[in-house]
Amino acid sequence: MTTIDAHAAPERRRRGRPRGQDSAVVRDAALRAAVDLIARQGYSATSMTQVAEAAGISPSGLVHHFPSKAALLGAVLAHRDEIDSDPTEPDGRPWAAYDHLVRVAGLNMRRRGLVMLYTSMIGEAFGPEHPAHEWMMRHYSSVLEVLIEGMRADQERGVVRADAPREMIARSVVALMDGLQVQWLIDESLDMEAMMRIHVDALKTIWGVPRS
Amino acid sequence: MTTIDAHAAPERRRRGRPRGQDSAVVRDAALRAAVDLIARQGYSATSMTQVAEAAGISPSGLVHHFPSKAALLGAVLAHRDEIDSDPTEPDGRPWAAYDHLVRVAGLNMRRRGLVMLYTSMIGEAFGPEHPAHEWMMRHYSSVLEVLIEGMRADQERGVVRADAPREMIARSVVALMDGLQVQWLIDESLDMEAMMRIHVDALKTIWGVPRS
DNA sequence: GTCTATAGAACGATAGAC
DNA sequence: GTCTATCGTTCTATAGAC
Repeated sequence: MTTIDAHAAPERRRRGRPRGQDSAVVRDAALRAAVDLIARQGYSATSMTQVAEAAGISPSGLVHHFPSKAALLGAVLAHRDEIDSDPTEPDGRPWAAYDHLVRVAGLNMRRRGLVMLYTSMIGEAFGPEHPAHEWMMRHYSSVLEVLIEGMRADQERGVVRADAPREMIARSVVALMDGLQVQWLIDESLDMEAMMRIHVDALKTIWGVPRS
Repeated sequence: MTTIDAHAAPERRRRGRPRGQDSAVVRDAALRAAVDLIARQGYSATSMTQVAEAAGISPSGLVHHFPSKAALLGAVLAHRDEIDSDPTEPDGRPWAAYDHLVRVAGLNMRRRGLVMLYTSMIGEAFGPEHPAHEWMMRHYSSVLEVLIEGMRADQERGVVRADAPREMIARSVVALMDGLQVQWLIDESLDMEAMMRIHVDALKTIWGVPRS
C-alpha cells in the first residue's frame, strides 16, 4: 500500500536552543526502542504506544518524530541496513562474496536483535500490501545479485567452473543462511558461521577450478 | 503466555436438529477462513472480525466455535499439522527421511497457503510469549528428530558413514528447506524440489557408504 | 447454535496549548 | 519540540435474546 520514506531525518544542527532535550537524542532513543520491540514482537504486534513508553516519551511525542507507524518502520529498516551494510570493498579474490556471507553469519551470532528483526520481517512482509514488502524484495534481489555477479566474474577469470549454476547456488546459500538464523534464534548454541563455512567450502571444492 | 488447546472439537453428530446450519459446516468454514487470513497476514495482523466476515458469520458466532483468538490459532495449527502429516510408514531404505523431505518440497509447490502459513508462523512465533511458540518448538524438534534418528539407523546398518555429523546435516537440510520456501513465496518459478533433490543427492554422495 | 448489543480497552492519528 | 486532550476506529470478549 503505502511506500515508506523514512521521513528524511530533519538533522537540524542544534541552533542554540538551550531548553529541553536535544531532538536527535530523543529521536534516536525512540528509534532504538522501535528496533527492539519490532524485532521481538514483529511490526503488526507492536504499537506506537509501546514504543513511546519504552522510549520514555508520550505517544504524541513519538508521532512528532515519526508521523506514522509505517514511517517508523521505514526508519527502523534503514537503520538495520546501515548496521548491516557491507564495508568490504570487492577485493578480487575468488568466492569473495560467499566468504563475506560466512563472516556475516559469524557477526550475526553477536547481533541477536538484528537477526530477530530480519527474521520477523521476512515472516510478515511477503504480502505485497505490507509496508516492508518492497524493502524485502530489494533486500533479496540485492543479496542475490552480489553473489551471482561475483561468481560470474570468477567464472570469467577462470577460477570457477563455467558450468556452475550461479543463481541456484546463490539461492541455496541465502536459503541456508536464512534458515540457520531461525534455528539459531531457538538455540544459540548452533554455530551458524561454521555451518556456512562448511557449505561454502564444499561449493569451492565442487565448482572451483583447481590451480594449475 | 496462554497454552492453546484447540477446543477439542465438539463433534456432536447432528442429533436431529432440523433448524439452521449444521454446526460442523460453519465451524469448518470459519477454520478455513482463519487459515487463509492468518497465512496471508500473520496471526497478529488478523482479527476475529476479519475471520468472521470471511466466514460469513458474526464475530460472536465465531467466538462460539473458538472461544478466543488463541484457541482459533490452535485449531489452525492442528489443521496444518494434519494436512502436513506424514502418511509414510518408515520403510527401511537408506535416507528415507531425507527423500521424504524432498517429496514434501515438491508437494508444497502445490500448496501455497500451507507454505505461507508456515513461514509467517515461524517469523512471529520465536518469542516465548507467542501463542504458537510451543507449536514451533515442537515442530522443529520433531522434524529434526526424524531426520537424525533415521540417519542413526542408517549408520547402524552400515549404509551411511559412521562419522557423518547427524545433527548438523539435519539442521542444514531443514534450514535450506525453510529458506527456499521464503524465496519460493516471492518467486514461484523456483524449483524447491529440484534444489532439495540436488542437495540431498550430494549428501548421499559425500556420506553414503558405497555398496560393495 | 447464532444472533444483537455492548462492554472495556487499545489502536493510529490529529488539533492545539505551551 | 513536547505535551494534553481527544477523535473515531477497531479490537477481543461477554451477556443475553431468540
